[in-house]
This record gives sequence, structure tokens and C-alpha cells, in this order.
Amino acid sequence: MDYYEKGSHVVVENLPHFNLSHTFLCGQCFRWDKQPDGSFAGVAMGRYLRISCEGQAFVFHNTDLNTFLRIWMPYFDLAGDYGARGLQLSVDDRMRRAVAFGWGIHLLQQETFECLLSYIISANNHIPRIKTIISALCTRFGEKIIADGKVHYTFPSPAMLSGVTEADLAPLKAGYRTKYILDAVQKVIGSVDLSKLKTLPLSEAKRQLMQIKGVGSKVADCVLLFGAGRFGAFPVDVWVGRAMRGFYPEVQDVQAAGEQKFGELCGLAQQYIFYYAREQGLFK
DNA sequence: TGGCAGGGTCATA
DNA sequence: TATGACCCTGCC
Repeated sequence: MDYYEKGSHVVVENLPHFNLSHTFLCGQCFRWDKQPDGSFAGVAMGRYLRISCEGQAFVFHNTDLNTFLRIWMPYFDLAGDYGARGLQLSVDDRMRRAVAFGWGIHLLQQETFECLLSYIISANNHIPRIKTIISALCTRFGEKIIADGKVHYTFPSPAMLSGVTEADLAPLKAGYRTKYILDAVQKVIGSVDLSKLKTLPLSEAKRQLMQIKGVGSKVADCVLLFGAGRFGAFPVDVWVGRAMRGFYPEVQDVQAAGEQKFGELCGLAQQYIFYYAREQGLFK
């Protein structure tokens, strides 16, 4: 990977295993949108960013080199060798197809608290509605940013949500998830230390998260994978369940099989499988 | 226009 | 360990 500052943006070259569409549309995030010109824009890590692909290069707009190195390089896991990882996960023909299909996915290193609330909201919900609720949460409680001639909002921090009540959240129309959000805010400020999720043994980290109401096994694994960099977490949702049973009819316990087959990279394997199964409508 | 399913989880038995 | 109920809404 090579990079240099040019005007008010940063140009990155020699990233052969990075694809914007697959990374943003594979289902790991809810706050990045494709723009009419094909670039993607979103708010993450308290900042607005637009990123475009121009020939072989990626352009990170409206950011300086320092911010790119400190914030965006880790966020997009640009130092990760996804060529080698994809190869390692191509354990059979089915996985080879899934990896080829999702070519260029990078696992985003998202903020833990954002992931926690986002995946609580995602439970038994449609994606358009999930995005609407998250967007409303940010608009109401986040910080305003003006960029690219538009208004954007950051994802609110636990402190920014510390005083909110059920009535304050009612306009989000999150339904029965409202009280889960309130419990998550309360526990994150109190007994559950999100910063420890990156280093705690995986089973203990998961146990901690599942103390929060509305956080079951699947949501906890999503938070660990997408919001704590734990590639060993293997979220099993309806799509991954279907695909794994379709791929491997002999499997009884999908989660155990995923962890056993794909080891410390099972979380990334899950993402390839999820994207492949969902986009192709496999095993519906 | 009505009815249903949706990136699960929780509460009962 | 196994069933329902669950807030809403987009879509058939």
C-alpha cells in the first residue's frame, strides 16, 4: 500500500484486495451510502468521510494525512492482508465461491458502542427500518457536521445518551427495542466496560455483552466482530444458518462448525458467507 | 388493501 | 429445550 496527501485529500494506491461496494454493502455497517457519482459517504469515528475509487487508486476526501493514518487506516483495516486471508478461508469449492463473490471486503473496525446499539436495533427487523431508526437516533442525539454541502450527524456517545428516557426515544419508533437501548446505555456507563472487549477471552467478552437486555448470542458476536476487532467471533443469523446447512448438510451445530472450520478467521468467513447467501438468495 | 416477514431475544412452561 | 409474542413498516 502507498499513500500521499494531495490538496485536501489522501490518495491510496496498491490496495489490490479492497473493494468499496463489497465492503460497504456486505451488511456489516448501516451508515455508509452510495452517492450518485459512485463514491461512498458516511459518518464514523465522529467524522464525515467520502471515499471514491479512481482507476487503481482510492481517494479519501476532506481528510489530512494525519487523520488518515490515525483514524481511517485502522478503521478500514488497510494493513490487513485480505489476499492471504481469503486464500486461507478458501478451504473448499463452496468457500472459494463465497470468497470470490465478496472479493475486496474489508472488515471495518467500527466503534463498539455504535455497533452495540445498531445490532440491538437490528434484531427481528428489516434493513431499511434499521437504518431509519439509527439515522433518527443520530439526528436527535448526535453532533451536527456540515460537509459536502450537507448536514450529517455523528453517532451519539454513551455520555450524550446518559440522561435520555423512554419518552425521549419514542420518536425513533424502535418499538420494544427502546428499553433495550436504555439498558445498554445504562450498563455501558456502569457495569459493562466496552474497552475490555478487545482483550478479554472471547467467551468472557460475550458473557459480558449478554448481560445487556436485547443482546443475545448473535448480537453479541456481531458487536465483537464488527465493533471490537474479534475475528474469532462467528455470528449466526438466519442467512448464515441457511448457507452453512446448505454448504455442509452434515453439520448439527452451525456456530461450532464455523469456529472449528475457519478458526481465528471465522468472523471473516461468516461475512463472506452472509454476503454470498444474502445477495444470491441461497437456500431460501 | 391486508397480511406477512424481517440481520433475534425474552419470557414462560 | 421449545414455543409464542413482540414494535413497526416495507413490500407483495
